Amino acid sequence: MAVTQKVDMDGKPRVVIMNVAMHLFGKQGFNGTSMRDIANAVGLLPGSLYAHIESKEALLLEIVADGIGRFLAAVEPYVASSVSPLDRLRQMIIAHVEVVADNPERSQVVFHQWRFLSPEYIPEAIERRRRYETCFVEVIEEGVKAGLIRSDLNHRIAVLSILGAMNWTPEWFSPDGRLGAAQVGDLMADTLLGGILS
Amino acid sequence: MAVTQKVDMDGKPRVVIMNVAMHLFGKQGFNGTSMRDIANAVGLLPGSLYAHIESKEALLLEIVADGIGRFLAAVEPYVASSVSPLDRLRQMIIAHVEVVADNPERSQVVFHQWRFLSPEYIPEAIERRRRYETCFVEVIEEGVKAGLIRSDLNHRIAVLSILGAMNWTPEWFSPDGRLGAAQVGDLMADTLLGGILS
DNA sequence: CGCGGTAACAAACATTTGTTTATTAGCAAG
DNA sequence: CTTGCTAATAAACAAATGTTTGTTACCGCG
Repeated sequence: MAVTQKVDMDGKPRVVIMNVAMHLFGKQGFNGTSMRDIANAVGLLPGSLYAHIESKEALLLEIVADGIGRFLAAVEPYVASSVSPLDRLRQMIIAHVEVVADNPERSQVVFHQWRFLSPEYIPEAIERRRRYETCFVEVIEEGVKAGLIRSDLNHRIAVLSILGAMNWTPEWFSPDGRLGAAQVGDLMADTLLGGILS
Repeated sequence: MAVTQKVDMDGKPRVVIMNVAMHLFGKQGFNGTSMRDIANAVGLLPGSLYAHIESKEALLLEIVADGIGRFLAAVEPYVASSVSPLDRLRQMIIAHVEVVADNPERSQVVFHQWRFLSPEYIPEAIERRRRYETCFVEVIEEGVKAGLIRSDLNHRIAVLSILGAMNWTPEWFSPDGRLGAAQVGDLMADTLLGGILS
């Protein structure tokens, strides 16, 4: 259904297939991408894929698991760092945007396609997402205790607003744009931490 | 594929079908929902749907077009209102959350499934989304001119952050939750306008 | 050269997909 | 009761889906 472009077949085939699938799942969705789409983009016939992968869903599982892992690995180091909670939060936002920018399609898969894992894998995916959110909750609560963050607002709403703003970035961030990932993250931190009031 | 529940068949059948499709498209995605899923949930055989609708894609088109329309209709009245830009922005955020809360699944379709419209309908969908974003850009720029909003931050980033936070709400908002839509919108406005710094 | 194993191909498989067709039930109007 | 219309059914259609199978090309190593 989707017109796809053939991709050069260097590197280990499994990795190439994974990258192509990541791209297509991110752009067309899991259910909108056929094994023939993937095979076509890799430059193979559909059946040939199965010499390297186990199933379509194994592809999705690996992409999602690895993807969440990247976000966790990028952000968790800052959670218990010794600098100010505010600086920590800023670093975490920047780190998040950098992971998104590194591969927006992968991020879309992580954010939206995990629902299409078979039920047995869903709980772990949800749990790891929750763990990710907890990182931000902890830092913010620490900031509140330290008197650096307003205590008069709903923390849950605040965290969800920040996460929402960040999770929307793959929708508009362009790796070829004028602003780099770190700059965008920094500007978002300016907005989200300081608000827009003058 | 998906296990769905039969729904009582009152009201005009076309409306029932639309509502069921909206629900399923929002929860399982357009490509993850079969006409048999819809028929099953409505309590009809697959072929019987076509006495009321033209095609699967016509369903999506109507849901998306109507959905975007609801957001525009809810927010646009505030854009040129005479109150302070800040109050206007707050009202717009509340209005947005109220539309989401009225039907989170529809919102998910509007935000994510419009990509699966056939190419001829994509430009208009994008244009109306752009128009929606422009509402917020205008109010914010006016706030900057009035000296009410910081001029030292990137407005594009600020708008995208606010829109991101709002567009993420269907992911977590629960109509049965403790907080109502208007309250959530108000709290989000607190966070997004004032920031989290104390 | 010949041998062995990896990975490609070509072709088919059983389902599932969106949709159409021909037929039948239900029901208001004459 | 009969006529006529709407909307349901049952059944099938072609195409697309994920995956499997048997066979062939390739390529390093003896």
